[in-house]
Amino acid sequence: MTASFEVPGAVAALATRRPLVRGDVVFRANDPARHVYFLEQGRVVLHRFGPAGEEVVIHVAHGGEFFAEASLHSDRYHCTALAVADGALATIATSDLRERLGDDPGFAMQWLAIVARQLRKSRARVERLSLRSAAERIRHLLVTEGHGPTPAYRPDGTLRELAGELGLTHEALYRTLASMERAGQIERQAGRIVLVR
Amino acid sequence: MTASFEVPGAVAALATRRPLVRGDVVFRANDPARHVYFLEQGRVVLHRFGPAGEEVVIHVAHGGEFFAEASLHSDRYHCTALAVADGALATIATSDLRERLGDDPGFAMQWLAIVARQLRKSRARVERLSLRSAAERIRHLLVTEGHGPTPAYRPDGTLRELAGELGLTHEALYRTLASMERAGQIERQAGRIVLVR
DNA sequence: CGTCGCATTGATATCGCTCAAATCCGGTGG
DNA sequence: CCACCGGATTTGAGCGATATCAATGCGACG
Repeated sequence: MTASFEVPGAVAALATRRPLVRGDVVFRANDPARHVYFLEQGRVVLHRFGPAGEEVVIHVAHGGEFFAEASLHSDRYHCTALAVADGALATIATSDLRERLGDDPGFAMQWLAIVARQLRKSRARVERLSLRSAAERIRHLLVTEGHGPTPAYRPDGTLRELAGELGLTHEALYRTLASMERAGQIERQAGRIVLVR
Repeated sequence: MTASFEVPGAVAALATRRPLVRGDVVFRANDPARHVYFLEQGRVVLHRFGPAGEEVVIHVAHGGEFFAEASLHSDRYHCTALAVADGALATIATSDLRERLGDDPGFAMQWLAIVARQLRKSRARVERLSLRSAAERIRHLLVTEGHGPTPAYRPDGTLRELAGELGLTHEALYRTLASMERAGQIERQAGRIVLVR
């Protein structure tokens, strides 16, 4: 059983929950943008198609993430959202959200904080993926996402999934972790990865 | 002369402009977070340091971008901002911004739209950098950032800068563009890159 | 007309991808 | 309790794409 996440409290009252089955299409490009979504569990791919019909992935949403937040500010979806794993989805009508944002400045600040945090995280990930070597990416992850004075990081899921997030194959990740441990740069204890020195 | 960008109208009234010289420190990690910034021109690196003192880049702000938007929601900066090129900076006091956000729902929606657009862009960039081959990254860029039915893209600055944005060396970008053109996948006309077929 | 940075192409090295195989582990059913 | 299974983890070998180092042409600008 993989982890499930709850809709953040501020938004929960506006959300309708429903299960999600692999293969479900949440919305299609060009549909009227009437909902914002919070993925409680599962995986949703947002993609678009190029002129020759090739799929271009815009974003892969994981459990605990909002997606299609931009529905608030445009009237049509610019991509298609497809569930690629079973899960659960919370749906928030843009009309409700817009109304609440206009009425309740405190709520608006909370919503803004959510979006801003995701932006910060995404930007950090961009820089991480811009690094050329696997070891540098791992070090970057530990420094930016780790907790404590000597940064410790516990992967959300499997190491395979972590490899995907780092833009590496799982083999490359395993090998690099092993060699960093041999070199005394990191330590691993019960699934946690700790940056040393 | 590189391009200069204007502070978006909604925010302009709150902003104070000043020149920026390479080497200027805009803020340091742990300083009280009292300002949000809009970079009109130049380049600013946001970074943090690991336990062994290695620099870890969180984000590189380019002209036309806001940075440190998260100052609104935390009381201290979590990284240091350093100008790495001359330019111009617009400074917005978080207190003013917070007040305006609370008073004026229309303004709040505009600010939210700005942040949401940056998030969408950043996420697309993450997926682009997750692609393994140079050609796939270029194709992704053209499809997601290009305009028109057969996506056409005009780089903001030089091809060297574009290479950096794509996580490639400039040599790799030149070579891949040349080979895609030879293969009839793209065309280049006066600095524009057009995806064909 | 010299200098500087961008654009371009060549040669080589290297790191991570790909294919392959062995082991470990938790869960499941007999 | 044990045999079995699927997925995660781990290590090996070889190859290929991109980084790296290098050189040249070109245009802008002083």
